[in-house]
Amino acid sequence: MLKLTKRTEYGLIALVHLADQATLAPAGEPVPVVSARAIGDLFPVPRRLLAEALKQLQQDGIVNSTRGAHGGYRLSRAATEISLGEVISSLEGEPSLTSCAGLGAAGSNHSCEVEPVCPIRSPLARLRTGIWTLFEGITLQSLTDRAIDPNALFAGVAEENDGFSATG
Amino acid sequence: MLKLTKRTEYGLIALVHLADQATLAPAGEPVPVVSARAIGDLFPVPRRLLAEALKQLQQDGIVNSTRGAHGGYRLSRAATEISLGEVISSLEGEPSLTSCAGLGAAGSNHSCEVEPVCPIRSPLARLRTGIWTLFEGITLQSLTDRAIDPNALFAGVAEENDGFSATG
DNA sequence: CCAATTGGCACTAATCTAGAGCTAATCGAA
DNA sequence: TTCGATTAGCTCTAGATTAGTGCCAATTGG
Ligand code: SF4
Ligand code: SF4
Repeated sequence: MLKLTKRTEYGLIALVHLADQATLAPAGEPVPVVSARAIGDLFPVPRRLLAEALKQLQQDGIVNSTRGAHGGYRLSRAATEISLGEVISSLEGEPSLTSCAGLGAAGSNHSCEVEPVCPIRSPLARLRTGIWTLFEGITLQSLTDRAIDPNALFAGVAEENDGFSATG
Repeated sequence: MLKLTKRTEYGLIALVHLADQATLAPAGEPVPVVSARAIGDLFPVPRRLLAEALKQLQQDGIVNSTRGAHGGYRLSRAATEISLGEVISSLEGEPSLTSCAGLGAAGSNHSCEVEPVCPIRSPLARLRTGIWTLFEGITLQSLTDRAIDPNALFAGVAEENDGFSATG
């Protein structure tokens, strides 16, 4: 299943909203604080899961939280300094692509039996690294630019990835 | 969960093996036929799931099957003409990345409630298209070259994907 | 006929996700 | 101080998906 979890989507929605709010803020205040309730009022998402996603993002240093009345969340950095890879890694763990992803020398608890003779492990690990690098190059800021032309995000990728064999 | 299913992995293992066998074949015969049992003897994978994956690949025209004794499978095309995207699409359906992936105008059976106001739908759809294009540019042949240097597969992607905002 | 193989269907168990419930700790304001 | 709003932490249930097995029909070569 090459699909993001709902937790990740909710977290991304919240982050995009926070980024929007931060953009609107003047230079005086650090950034406005938005509560999970406020975000839940704007978007029809389960408030609880939204809060849970934000909590996770706080633990990983992507957002800062303020407790108590008038509390809420704000981005810990500028939207241009937060990568999509970081967010995904926080909300649903490192993307593995295979079951034998991160197990190098340390945790070989339940490694795949095929591993010693697996013919696809190495290529898929390469692919995983490539996707990961791709995600880390996408900033939260670029996600907020949702009205721009659809070709901007992947200008170079589509043409550059087949420089080895492909159909041509 | 950004992870491939076991079915996809088993299918890819089988395909890589078939591609290897096809490469070793002389020009006379079309391509050697390999049974699911033979592949299951080579790699410690559940023979049944392997067969199921191959069956699916047959239905989508990626492999040809021969029934009866001495039956088995062979690639329906050259390994350079089979894309990873095609294989993944066959074995675990179109990768969606979000729940609102393929539903355009037709099937709005259980569309996400957030959709009308979702701030991440458009950017994530772009990202999905990009990943999809990336997968379609990777051929089965390139997966069989598992001994080459790890930098070849993603030579251009890592450097080209941040030409819009990023950190620089 | 017989053995080997693909093809098709159904079923169970494990794993993961989505969501809700509850309580404590923190902070601002009345 | 008292109260309400909010984040933080934990457990629990139901649903969806995956992983794997079982069984039998159809096909093909010996
Ligand atoms: S070793 Fe091969 S079969 Fe096992 S998890 Fe890794 S890629 Fe998949
Ligand atoms: S509309 Fe937004 S929240 Fe709903 S599935 Fe699509 S991306 Fe996710």
